[in-house]
Amino acid sequence: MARTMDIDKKINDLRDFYREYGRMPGYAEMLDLFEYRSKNAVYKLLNKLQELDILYKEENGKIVPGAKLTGSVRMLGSVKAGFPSPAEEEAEVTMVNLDEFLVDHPDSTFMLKVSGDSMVDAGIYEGDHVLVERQENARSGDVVVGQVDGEWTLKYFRRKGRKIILEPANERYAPLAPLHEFNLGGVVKAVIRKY
Amino acid sequence: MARTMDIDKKINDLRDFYREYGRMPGYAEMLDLFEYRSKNAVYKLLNKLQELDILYKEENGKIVPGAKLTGSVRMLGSVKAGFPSPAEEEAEVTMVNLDEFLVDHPDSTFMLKVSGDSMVDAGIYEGDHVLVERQENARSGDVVVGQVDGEWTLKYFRRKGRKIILEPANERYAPLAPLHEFNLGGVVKAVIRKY
DNA sequence: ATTGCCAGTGAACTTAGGTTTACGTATTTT
DNA sequence: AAAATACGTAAACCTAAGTTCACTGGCAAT
Repeated sequence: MARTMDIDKKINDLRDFYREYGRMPGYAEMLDLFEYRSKNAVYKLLNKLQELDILYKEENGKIVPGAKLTGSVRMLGSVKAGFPSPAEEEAEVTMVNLDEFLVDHPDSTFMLKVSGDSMVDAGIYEGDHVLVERQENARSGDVVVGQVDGEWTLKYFRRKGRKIILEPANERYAPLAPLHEFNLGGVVKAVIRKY
Repeated sequence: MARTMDIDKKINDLRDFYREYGRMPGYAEMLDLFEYRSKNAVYKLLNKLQELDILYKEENGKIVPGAKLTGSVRMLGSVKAGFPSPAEEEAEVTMVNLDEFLVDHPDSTFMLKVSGDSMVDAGIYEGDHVLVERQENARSGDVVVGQVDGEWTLKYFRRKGRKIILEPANERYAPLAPLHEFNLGGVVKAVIRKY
């Protein structure tokens, strides 16, 4: 807790830089950023940061940010555990990148805004956003975006024997059974609500 | 739709590269990636991509990814609008970076996992994650993480006159009025549920 | 006091990154 | 058919990135 010189501050500076520019600073920029006068100081610092898993160097020497730099949010424990005291604030905290956290298959997932209240009892409200992954099939119980006889809706997907039923999570609506056609848009992988 | 040669494919390749490595490919890598044999071909391509707002060059020539590359999720309209037909699939789609979408102040926001069911009627379930921004004050009606007489909870924050009341969103629990002390941890800015 | 390590300076060097100029072809455009 | 445009190759060039080696002052540890 004394030998750290300011390595935590440096890590924060790097994170801020990366967040602002979408890239790591170059040697010249790090000279400024860390107030060094020798590139070699930067070089040694980078090696240290690599050992700390903050960043990595590829074979060609290119610098790649590690998860602790690309994440923008600190992951704490449960609500019951609350916030760490200021003393332990800067301890080993895991940084989370929300894209990685929420999206497994970026090329096939989409974000849609929820319209209507047919899924309120599943905790999905009008105005929420859902991350939907396009896929061919759904499993009973999945929340899906589907096109029932021409109209797109958000519902539970259920199989009853050979039939498909789209079931709302709201007593005021009745389950839907497609008459003519059903197109599965995708399966809801995450729900997001902003306040 | 003919002059585009494969520029959409190239953009996708760039997005994939950026997602995988956290940085843009260099000229040498783009030679491979796009199967060019001349750096100048890359140079001209980059200029074109800059005009399309896919990426930007800084004064020093450094290449910075634009929002369409750093986002990992395509933003569509509402659920009712459904998915675009395959024909218009690759049209002008907005890419969203979830970190930017959800987090305004990265240095002061944290992710906590919800324990307990005291907020179910607000659509916040056990196991959900909340993004909490540390701040000094809350407004009546905010969902907050607070420490009431030593114990951390997730509740609605209400002011009744000079008193503070923490109110659950679940009929089975009663509102809490702090006896000795109350510490505001932060205000919930977003709720995330993964399936 | 001496040893050793740590953090930094400074300079030399190799390899990529980024740019410019010149030229070669297809494909449109007129 | 002629001209213009789009897209690519090729080579030369300068700057920055990344590495290495040699050296210095401070601090900790015996």
